[in-house]
Amino acid sequence: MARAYDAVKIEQKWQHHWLEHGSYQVENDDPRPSYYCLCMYPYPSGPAHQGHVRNYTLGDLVVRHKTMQGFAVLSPIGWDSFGLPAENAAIKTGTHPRIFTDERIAELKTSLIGLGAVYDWRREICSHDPVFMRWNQVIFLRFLEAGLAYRANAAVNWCPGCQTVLANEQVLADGRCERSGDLVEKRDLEQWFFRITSYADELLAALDGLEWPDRVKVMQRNWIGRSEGAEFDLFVQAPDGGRSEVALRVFTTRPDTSFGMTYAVIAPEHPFVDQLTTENRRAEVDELRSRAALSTEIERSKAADTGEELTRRGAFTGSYVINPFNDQPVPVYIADYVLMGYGTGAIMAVPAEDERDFAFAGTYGLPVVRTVQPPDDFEGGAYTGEGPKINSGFLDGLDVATSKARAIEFLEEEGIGTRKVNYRLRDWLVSRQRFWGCPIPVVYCPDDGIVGVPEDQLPVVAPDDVEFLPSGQSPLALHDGFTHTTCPKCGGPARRETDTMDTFVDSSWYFLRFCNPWYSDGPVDPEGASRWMPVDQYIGGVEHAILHLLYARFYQRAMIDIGLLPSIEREPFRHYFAQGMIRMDGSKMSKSKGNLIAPAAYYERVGADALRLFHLFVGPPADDLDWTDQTDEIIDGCGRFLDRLWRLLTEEPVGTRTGPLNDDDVAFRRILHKTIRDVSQDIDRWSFNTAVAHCHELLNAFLRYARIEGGPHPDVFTEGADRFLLLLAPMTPHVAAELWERRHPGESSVHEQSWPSFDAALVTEDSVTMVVQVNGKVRDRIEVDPSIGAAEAEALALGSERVIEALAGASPKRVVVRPPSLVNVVA
RNA sequence: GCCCGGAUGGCGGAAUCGGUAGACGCGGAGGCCUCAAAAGCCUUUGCCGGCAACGGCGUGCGGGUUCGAGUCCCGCUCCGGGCACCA
Repeated sequence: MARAYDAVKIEQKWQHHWLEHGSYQVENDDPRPSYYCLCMYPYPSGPAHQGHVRNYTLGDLVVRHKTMQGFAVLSPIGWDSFGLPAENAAIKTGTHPRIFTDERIAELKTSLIGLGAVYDWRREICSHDPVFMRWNQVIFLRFLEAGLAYRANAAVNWCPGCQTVLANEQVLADGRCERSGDLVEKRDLEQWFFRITSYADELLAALDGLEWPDRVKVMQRNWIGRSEGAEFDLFVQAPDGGRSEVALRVFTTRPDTSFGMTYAVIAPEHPFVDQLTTENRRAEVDELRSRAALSTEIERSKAADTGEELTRRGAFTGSYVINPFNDQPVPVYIADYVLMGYGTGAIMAVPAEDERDFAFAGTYGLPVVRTVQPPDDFEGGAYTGEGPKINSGFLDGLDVATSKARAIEFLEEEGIGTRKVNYRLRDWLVSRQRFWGCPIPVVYCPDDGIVGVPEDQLPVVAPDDVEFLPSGQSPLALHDGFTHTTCPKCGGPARRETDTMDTFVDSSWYFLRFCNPWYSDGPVDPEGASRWMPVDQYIGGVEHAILHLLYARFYQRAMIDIGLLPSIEREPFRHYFAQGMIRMDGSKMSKSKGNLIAPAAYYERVGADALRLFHLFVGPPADDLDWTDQTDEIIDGCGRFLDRLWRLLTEEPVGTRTGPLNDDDVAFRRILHKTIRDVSQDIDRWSFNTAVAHCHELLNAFLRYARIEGGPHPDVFTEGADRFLLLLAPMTPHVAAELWERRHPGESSVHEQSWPSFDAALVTEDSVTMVVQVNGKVRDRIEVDPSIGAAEAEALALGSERVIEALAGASPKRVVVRPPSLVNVVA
């Protein structure tokens, strides 16, 4: 597209200017009030795509706007530079992940600079920087000391072909390994965990006070999944029919339904399985147990996709437990629908009031005893609604809530149970069997067990002389020089941990490091954190709404509680804005989908300003955006807007009139000041598309004004031009800076000016359109004084010829008057 | 299945508190300029009827509340997202 000005040239000029002048560098002792604006640091996957453009355009607008409003704005950026794609590339091409990653960072950095986004580049950090790794490892060791990091068995994804553990995202939807195609199994392996569940309650409760999108808060609430109920013992029946010493602990949210328990279920992995299984049942139980280990995950995901009812499989163990509420024995099953990872891994089954239990009971011919009276018209199996208790002894006749409380009282009196809250949230599994991540800094000593690497020996860095083989094994585990080490405690031979940390660990505190990336006495400078935290505005894709944001919230609290942070606010992100995703042909724009639209071609064709303007203008930033055939035409339209602005300010005569302002001058000034008001409001409420629309209206009015008879008044033209450029400075920074410089040679740049204010006297209307309706239909519009009274408005409306005509002789029954905007005559 | 969003012209979208539906842009149509084209400029553009003035219809569907509903309430349909055996 032919432009009115050389966009490439002026954009490069200003990008160099901002870099060379360190324009958005900010010192920690800056006297201005602080504002921390942060876009989620990107995974460096190569040149930017439109998702990046959108994200960093929003952040840049905020940074420039807040700076003009007089804040010291912290605008840092870095790179989430550990991760699987670099390692896969290494296996494919033999290039070391660091080389691959550094190249990708350079490409992405070029894209962002080309967008005109400004940062304090001195603060740039990346996850794979040894300094960052060192502090990452220090935090891990402090977590270990504090009991927040621990090692435990976990059921993990195991690929028999690759002979390794896979991360969830490496398991395809059909339950196969993404690399080898083998069916993934569940295996119990020792893994590292962070004790995020200790903070479950606080992480849940504190959501209420956050200024985040509601849907994100809802997602986090559901993810944490608090449920209240009771935990109690079911004693195993002794051979004589009475209670034995052994008890099965179960969790339920419906203790009120206990009288309806007709069997109990334990998970296939439950430690009591062997002990409860009688000899005649062992073959069947063992078969179910091995089958569950192999295939439940696959079948679950398959059932989830097709919406099919899951087949719940189980086997009777041969044992019975005694229901403490009615002393009746019920059979104990093992079944794949009970999960070891939740509650106690064992349940009382009440088919009448639980759909899963009902389905299972149907399959295995187990009885159903209702304890809640369903309504007469109820058809179906399990009834989970309200109703009076029946068949429930001392609970009969009570409602559900009351009988829950009574049932728990009973359990507590008997000393066999207690009120209990459970969470869906699990502890955070942080081990990854990968090379390209931050090594977990521990060694295993035959004598001293798990020993942390002393802090003066950190960081533990992966060796370079490794081979990337498509074996699926982490190269670290195959590197003798790395794995063979000495115990820091006893000096004897020891084995080094070869697992690395989940990359979500890096992103859980990088924003704290930005506060002072030069700090050398710890991971986070207490003064820097106190100065800048919490992040005032966090911006990023909603795909990180659960994990990243939850982990960061946990990290901030954990670091405060163990003294790695001063007692700053416990929430790291005060406001979070979730930008919508960019879709193409119905699917998300991403490298893996191969549907990336790189911005570089647009920088050359229409310029970064036009592309930025497009992203701001095309719709609300929270909404998804479809990249279609029409998109390029809209981008060209944004270029045309800038061309017309350029011509206006460089080619139109500014006028030669002197003396007082005439009506045209005043009318234009009114529009100008209203635009300043509207754009300011729109930016504050993140309605950038309407802010741009108001700029369009201003330009249309300005062009008309510039061409009026007698020409514009030079003072008004100047006022209009300067204020217009101030409004555009955060949105289209290059062209605003260039035009400003041409108008103000030798003076400070547009971005160093204050955000413009408007003249309140000019934005008050001297007349408004009053709508006159008859029976709710618009029949007339009358220009009136804004301060018009109700009586006058009514008289004007009833006097309207159009109203008289519409009434056709009928007399008004009622007149609704809402001066000055509306009168509705009801006939 | 459960939980959250959303649905407005040919298209992206606007309408901030229940009060002029369609701002602004894209696309289309017509015109000016030009030998011609591109660019630019001007006019027009929700649908139906009418030469026009104007009238009727219109915010996914069906009801309701209200003087008045895109906006609030009830019941659906479709699309998108999250979770998914969590007892």
